[in-house]
Amino acid sequence: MAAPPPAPPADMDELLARAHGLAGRPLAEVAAGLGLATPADTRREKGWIGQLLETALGASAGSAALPDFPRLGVELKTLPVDARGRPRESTYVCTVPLQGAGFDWAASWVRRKLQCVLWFPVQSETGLALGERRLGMPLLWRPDAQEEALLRRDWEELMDLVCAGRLDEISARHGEVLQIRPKAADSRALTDTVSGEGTTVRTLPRGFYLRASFTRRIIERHYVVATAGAPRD
DNA sequence: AGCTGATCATAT
DNA sequence: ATATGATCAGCT
Repeated sequence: MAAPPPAPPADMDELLARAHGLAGRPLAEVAAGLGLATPADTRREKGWIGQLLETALGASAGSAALPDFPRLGVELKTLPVDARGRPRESTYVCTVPLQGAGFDWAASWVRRKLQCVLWFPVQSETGLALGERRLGMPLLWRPDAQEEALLRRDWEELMDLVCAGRLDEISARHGEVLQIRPKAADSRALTDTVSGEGTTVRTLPRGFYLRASFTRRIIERHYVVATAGAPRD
């Protein structure tokens, strides 16, 4: 039966306890517990799983530019995984700032967004009904020195091009772990940016994304530490 | 099969 | 149009 949506967790322990309590459960069960219907698929509701988990964990809803758990400084990210537990998709991080501004990794949105992430793997094999997909074991992650160095290198390389007005030269092929791809309603959406000549021009909005190969490394490396077991291959 | 470019929903 | 949440679908 439907219970009222939980209030925000008071502290990290409470958040992790709730998250661990959801591990292994099918999405339809989680949704039903909150009085929510499960759609047939995510084709027209791509963010449904993420929003379901926000509700289940007591994240502050809405579209405010804040972490999901502002008090705890934790960002929640669902991670669609295949039968082997490997990420099937890249992970959206944030919008690419296209209006000049600072060139400073330490103050960047990417770094802030990724400072502390609660990864929540979700079974995502095609053919497995949405409601029957089960949640995996959540992982609280902070980038280690090596991971941050990789992110920083890509970010600085990409933002160098953006700041030089060379956005049109960037494709999703740039960046070892962090890439820039369109992030818009469709290919006609436009926003302002600054050209190489310094004039304002219209362009497609872009977002930063983590490559699936990078999130795979994250969960494999850090689960090993967390469980003291070997990853399956 | 993996990756890139395009797209879907909702709230402000 | 911006933010939030992402996955779709076609090409290599």
